[in-house]
Parts: sequence; C-alpha cells; structure tokens
Amino acid sequence: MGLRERKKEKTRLAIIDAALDLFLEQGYESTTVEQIAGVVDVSPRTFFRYFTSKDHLALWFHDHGEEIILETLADRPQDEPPFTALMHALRAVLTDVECSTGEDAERFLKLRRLLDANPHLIGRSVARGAQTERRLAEVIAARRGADPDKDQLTHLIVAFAMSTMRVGFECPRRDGTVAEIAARMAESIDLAERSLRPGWDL
Amino acid sequence: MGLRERKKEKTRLAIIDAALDLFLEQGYESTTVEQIAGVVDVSPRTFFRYFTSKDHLALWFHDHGEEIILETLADRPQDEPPFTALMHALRAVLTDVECSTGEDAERFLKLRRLLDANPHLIGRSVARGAQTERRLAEVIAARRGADPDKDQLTHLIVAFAMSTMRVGFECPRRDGTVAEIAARMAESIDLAERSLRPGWDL
DNA sequence: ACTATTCTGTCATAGTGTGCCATAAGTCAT
DNA sequence: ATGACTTATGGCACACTATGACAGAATAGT
Repeated sequence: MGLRERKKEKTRLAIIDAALDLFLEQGYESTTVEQIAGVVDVSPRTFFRYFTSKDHLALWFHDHGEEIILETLADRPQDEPPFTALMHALRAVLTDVECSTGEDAERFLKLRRLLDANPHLIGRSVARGAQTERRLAEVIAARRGADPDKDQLTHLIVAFAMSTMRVGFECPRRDGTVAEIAARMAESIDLAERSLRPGWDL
Repeated sequence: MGLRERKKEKTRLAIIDAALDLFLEQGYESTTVEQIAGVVDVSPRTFFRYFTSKDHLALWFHDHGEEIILETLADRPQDEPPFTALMHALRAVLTDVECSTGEDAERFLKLRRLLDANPHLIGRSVARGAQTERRLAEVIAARRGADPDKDQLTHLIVAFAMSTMRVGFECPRRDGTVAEIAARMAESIDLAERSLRPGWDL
C-alpha cells in the first residue's frame, strides 16, 4: 500500500474521530462541517470528497456491515432457506463487531451513543438500511427464483431480517461493552428465529 | 369552521397538489421550494410555515396514517395479543385508503408513483416510519407491561408490523387502482400473520 | 529528474431552512 | 360598521449543506 493510500486512510479516520467527538460533545445538528474540517485541518471542500454528506459520515459503519452481509450471503449454500442464510449473515456482522479492537471498538461505542442521543440520526440510519434492503431483496429473489418486483414474500423475509438486526442494535438503549451489545444482538436473532413458523420462508 | 381555517386548508392542499405534480414532472430533487411556492402564488417563507421541510411535504400522508394507527390501537381490547392489535390498526389504515375518493385518492396514487420513482424518498419514508415505530413501541410496551427501554420483543413486534405495512405499500412496484393496491396490502398482512408462530407475541 | 495522475484548497453558486419584524387579513367585541 | 385583538403572510438577512470549476501541490511511475 502506497504512501498516498495510507495518508488517505489516516485522514478518513481523523475526520471520523474528530466528527464523532464533536457530535457527542455539542450535538449532531449544531456541529458544522466547517468545524470538523477545522479540527482535522482540512478544507470543508475536502470533507465532501471523503464523505458525500454529514449523514454519510455518521453512518459510515453501514457500508462495512452491508459488505459483510453480501459476502456472507454469497458463501451460503443456495438451497439454504433464505431467512436462515440472512441470519448467518447477521451473525457474521456480529462476529466482526466482537472482534473489532482498540480504536475501532471505541468508534463503534461512540457511534452507538450518538444514535441513542439523536433520534433524528436513527431515522437516517434506517433510511440507509432501506438501501441495503433493496440490494438484499435482489439477492434473495435470485435465490428463490422469484421476480423481486412482484414477490412479496421475498421483501417480507428481507424486511424481517433487517428489523431483527435493527432491534438488536438499538435495544436496549443503554451503554455497555462491545461484548454486551453483541450479546444483545445475538439475543434478538434467537428471538426472531423462535418467533417464526418453521419453513415460512420457503 | 371559520374562513381562516378553510383558507389554510385550501392553501395546504394547493401546495401539496402543485408539489406532487412538479415532482412527478421534473423529479423531486430538481424541484425547488421556490418553484412550488411560485405555482401556488405564495412566498417561499410561507411554504415552510405549512411544511417544516420538503420531505415533510412529500410524506404528509404518514401523519394521517400514524394518527389512524394510534387511534385504532387505543380502541382495541387491552388483552388482545399485541401483534394482532397492530394488524387491526394496519387494516384500519387500509380501509381509510380504500374509502378515500376523488382528489384524495388521486393524491395517494401520485405519491405512490413518486416513491416508486425516487428510491431516495423511500429512505425518507422509512425514516418517518421509524418515528412512528418509537411511538408504537411505547404503546405496545404499556400493553405488555414491559419497559420499552429493555424489552426486545416489544420492539420486534412493532418492527415486524411496520415491515408488513411497508412491504404491502411498496411491493409490487407497479401502478394500479387504489383498490388493487389496497388488496396487495391486505395480502401482505395475511402473509405476515401466516408466517409467525401462534402466540409468539405474548 | 520528468511527467502523469491524483489529491487538495479557493472561489463561486444553488438550495434548504430559520429568526425577525413589519404588514395585511380574519375574528370578535361593542 | 368601527375599533381592538389575533393570526397569517411577505420580505429580509442569515447559517448551513452540498456541488462545480479551476489552479496548484503532492505523489507515483519511469
């Protein structure tokens, strides 16, 4: 990896860290891009070259999570029931969170605190989730040999899966270690699996 | 109802209709508040007194839907299983849509076409839905005698219910009459009820 | 060291959203 | 009706997000 790419990654993380701290300190809305850029010593214009928007910065975690889900899904056997495959993908995200160490874990916890404090950001977060949902619907539809524009069950399977993930992440709204949060997410996955009728997703 | 209130309602509807038409004609993003205000012959400043944002205008339907859901929920017997009660509330929204006539129905159809054409707006729509979800979680938690900050099942019940609604509304992405769309929504409610294990929401 | 590529800063601009104050319109007494 | 009172509107200024265009600086490949 060249110097250029290392520098970019360093700037990217510096922006994230500066922004996260400012957000938690003085609120999301009342923190301006100019301020964030000022702390990192970068022009506001450059900020928008790293993140397409303030929202994108606050939700950078989704990009990573979506990647993991899509990769895991591609590796699952094609004849596995769709919802089961999705739950495996969710567990993969979970594992990734659990294994994150040091600065990454800290960022994760800060992000969680940020979302807890800003209901408005939860909205943006689920909006980002809707994007993931559309992509997942394509994949699941292909697995089921269905037309994603017509098959309601495909969309219901994906929506239920994303709901499970979201509930696990958002609830309960209390601080804890990464391990504790991961345990909660695992709990919600179990809960969802127990709630659904066997074979409902075939 | 006095002249003042009638005038306000008239302006409100005029703004909605002008906006909806402009959105469908030239796209949501590329339609400015100034344009909308211009068509209705109102100052841009006044626009923001009727709608807090451009998004709020595009999602005005949610306000109405949420109201119906909360009212219906309050009328359902307290000992009814939570998910069942929520499905009744959803059907109440459905009935309202089916019964809407003339201009209202037309607005509903335009809104649907708008959402179909703008994935970005779907995001805003589910973000608005998240707000509703939080309110419903409070109500359902009270029914179940649970703490909304701790009980995952409460959130899962609400999330599944909202997912059902969303799938019914969004899928399939094809035009149709109000009756056809309502039928699709009813279908997705049935699908969800069949998919869940009896008594899962107790 | 030379050149091409990529990143960055500066400037200009469009658009959303808000506070403030003066004015116009609707409401309600007498 | 006339007046006083309340509320809606318009106009202005302003902060902020976001994007396009261009020039200059840093890096990469040879």
